[in-house]
Amino acid sequence: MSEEKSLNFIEEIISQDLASGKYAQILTRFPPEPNGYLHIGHAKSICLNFGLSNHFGGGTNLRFDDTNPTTEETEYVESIKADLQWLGFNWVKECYASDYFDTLYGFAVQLIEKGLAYVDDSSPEEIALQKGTPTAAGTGNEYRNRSIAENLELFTNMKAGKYTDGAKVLRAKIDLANPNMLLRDPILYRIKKAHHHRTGDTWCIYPMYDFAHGQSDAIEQITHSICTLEFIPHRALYDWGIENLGIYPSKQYEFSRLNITYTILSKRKLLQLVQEAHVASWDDPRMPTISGMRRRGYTPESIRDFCDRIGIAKRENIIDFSLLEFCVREHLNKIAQRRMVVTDPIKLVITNYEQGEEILQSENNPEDADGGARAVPFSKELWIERGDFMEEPTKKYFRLGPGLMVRLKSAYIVKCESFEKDAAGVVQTVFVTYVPESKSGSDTSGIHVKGTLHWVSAQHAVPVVLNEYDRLFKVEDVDGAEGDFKDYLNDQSLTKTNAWAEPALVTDRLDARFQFIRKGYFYQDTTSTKGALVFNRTVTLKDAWAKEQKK
RNA sequence: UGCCUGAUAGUAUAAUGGUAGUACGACUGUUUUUGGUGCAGUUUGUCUUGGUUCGAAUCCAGGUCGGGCAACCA
Repeated sequence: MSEEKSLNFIEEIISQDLASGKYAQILTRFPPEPNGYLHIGHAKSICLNFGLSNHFGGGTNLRFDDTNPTTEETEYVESIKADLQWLGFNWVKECYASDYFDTLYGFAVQLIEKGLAYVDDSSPEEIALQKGTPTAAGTGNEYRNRSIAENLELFTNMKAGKYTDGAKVLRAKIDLANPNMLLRDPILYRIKKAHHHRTGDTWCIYPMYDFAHGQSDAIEQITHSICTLEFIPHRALYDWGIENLGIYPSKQYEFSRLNITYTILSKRKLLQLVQEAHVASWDDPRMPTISGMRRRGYTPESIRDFCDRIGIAKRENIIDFSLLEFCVREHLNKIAQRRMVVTDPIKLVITNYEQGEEILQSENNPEDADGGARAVPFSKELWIERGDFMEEPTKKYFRLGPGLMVRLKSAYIVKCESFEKDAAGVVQTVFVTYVPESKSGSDTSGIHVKGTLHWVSAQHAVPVVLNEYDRLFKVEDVDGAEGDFKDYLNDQSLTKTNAWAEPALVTDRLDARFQFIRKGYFYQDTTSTKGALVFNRTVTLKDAWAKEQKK
């Protein structure tokens, strides 16, 4: 524990609990429902729960909250486990709420026997009506007065499959007039004759969240059960269950969920993007899912760093997307291999370069002294970026233009002598002369230039495809915007570009992190092959020139 | 017109009755063979009205504004 770093309110509670001897060690849990892929919002919760037990000593269970068979699938279970491992966290136990179905059923019987639960034959509509409104008390019905014996028999029959879906529910008998709507005789069990991904057709009644979550926490003896703010009203029910069942007193604490500008973090909406093909898949690199971010090139370190920086509190928040970008740049800058790639090429001819070609050395990473260097072929004809030449340079333009000098990265200083246009008036070729004594590493020319350009040797260049991603949505606060969130999708969120790359990329490791100099950080896509290289742009570099131009 | 929550720079997050600090952003300057990186600096804040106190972001009372709650979802 670092002394300077202040504790968030949950860490504060835990240190007190530990100091007072209330617990010898803590046990937290991460409880996803396996009905979708994990996203960066889950990462916040994961880093919190696992971070807490790492920090204070204890453990974290992975528990699948699989009480609704109609939405849950094994595919999701597997993806969740893979994402968790990739993020770098190890759980103490892999648990499933469905493992506790027998126990939970027993709990329900106990409540019936205590006169605290009853079977209700009403329809969903009737129950909703009888619940009243926030300002008007609910009304009971005749089923509420059923005898314990009758409830026991009916509940047994529910389990035995004697009724159709929706015909009956088991309800807690609490208080129809409670100002907290959740305490107005909440439903504990419903009938669903659906196939469960783990228990198959063993059950046809399934517990509701409120009769599974706290109970599962208690069974596992979770000390601190941490969830998001919308569950605050559920806490009363959570405690009611523990008290009336006399089980382990886990405690629920709530923090505010993550929101990020220009993105959505709702499983329901993300599922919609996939189903309606606004994105290619759950792991589309534009998705804020862990798998999407992984494919795009985010590192686990950068995601953990992000979660660390955003903090834990109880107020609603919306984090700037730029903070996420900062975190990934910060990490990638330290580890990424530098390579040169030209996307929108024009030909550069060095008129006085007579030797034809040579092999130059270029550092792999200026941030890493041990990073080594690679061989880069240089020749008389190169590709450079169209944007690095200007026919009539504006002031403060440090690149190439008639009479201007620049350095070619890891090579020589060149001076623009002339240029050539095609019939349409588009510049095709720039002619330069080079300064032989200006070679990188042994420059004796004494010439200082302001600009350095990246380039690739035309005859050695390798074709690659770049997936350049932009934000998925056009507005900052997507959830807060009027109307359908899909109306705000950015139709420019993916640009596929053909580019010329230096040959080293062909022999580089598939999983290497790259910085294409002056362009951004890139990571090989899952569809990439040796013969057809495809790179995803993780994030651009900070571009002070682009900012200058906007002024 | 009920109940539950919350309110500190643009965005987050600290200060636990005693100097309002940190990060990201923005802006300056500087370094640099990436207009990248690094370094230095500047900028902007306690929702409001009262009260308690020598002293309030913090405690109390009222108000304002935001979020949540009436799924056989979690």
